Amino acid sequence: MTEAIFWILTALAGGRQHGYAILRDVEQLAAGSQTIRVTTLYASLERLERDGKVRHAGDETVDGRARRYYELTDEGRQSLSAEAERLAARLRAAESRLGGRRPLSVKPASAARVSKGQTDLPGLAT
Amino acid sequence: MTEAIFWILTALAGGRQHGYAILRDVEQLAAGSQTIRVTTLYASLERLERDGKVRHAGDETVDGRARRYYELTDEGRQSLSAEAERLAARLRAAESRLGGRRPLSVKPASAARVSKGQTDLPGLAT
DNA sequence: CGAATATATACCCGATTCGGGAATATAACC
DNA sequence: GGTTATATTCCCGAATCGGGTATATATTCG
Repeated sequence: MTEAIFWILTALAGGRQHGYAILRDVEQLAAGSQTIRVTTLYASLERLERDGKVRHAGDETVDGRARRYYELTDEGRQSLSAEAERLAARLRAAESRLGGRRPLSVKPASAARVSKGQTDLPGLAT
Repeated sequence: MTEAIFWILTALAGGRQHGYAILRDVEQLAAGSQTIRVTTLYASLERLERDGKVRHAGDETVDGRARRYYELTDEGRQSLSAEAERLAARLRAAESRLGGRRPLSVKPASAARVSKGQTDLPGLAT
């Protein structure tokens, strides 16, 4: 899941909203860490709808300005939950590696005869 | 930061590794949640090197097979740390919204005269 | 009144990224 | 001898992101 998609789903997880409101909501939620562009938003909403994660939730005209509302489907909510879990897993992985742990050294299948230095790798375009 | 880039940086955060070992390392780290393709890996490493996040760390020939080693730069380690923080922020945001909280309702600038129903939005290609 | 700004949606199109397919090369296993 | 594992690279199409711009209306400022 891309970051743009994630923020849109998260914004909608709070309830029905129209496009522009999602934009401002994400701005607040992400607090500068990421801004979604207008073009990305509407393109993403189209894709999310196509994929059954989001659906129309009525149109309204407020002060002459037409608003199109969107809401999460059950599937959308589910995939946001799943993404949250993956996020947590990624966070744990990064923290453990950044915490100074040794890498679980990947051992070669057999005793290795190692020749260091400049070995011209085949097709190696410098 | 894309997920592929994140996993590669995390793998390298444990220490110097060559391409194929990164691949297996990520497989283990992500435990099925995501697999990086070979093509993605080498293309990403090129980009990471270009961007100063990763650098060459020598070539070796082990059992006749040429290996190209990579390691994180300080900048690379820093951007992984930064990404971990953003990950945590995203996780908190998703959890709070999924936890059933109401959205902070975004209020229109003035008293709204709302007309519900089918209002033909301009240029609305159904 | 006219200009600028905020709200709200949509189209066009280039740049980046991802990933499938395949090529190359060697060692090990059956 | 063929398959599998190791290890890197090229080609190229598909998806996504985002800048620029167009459209439309209401409000605010000079």
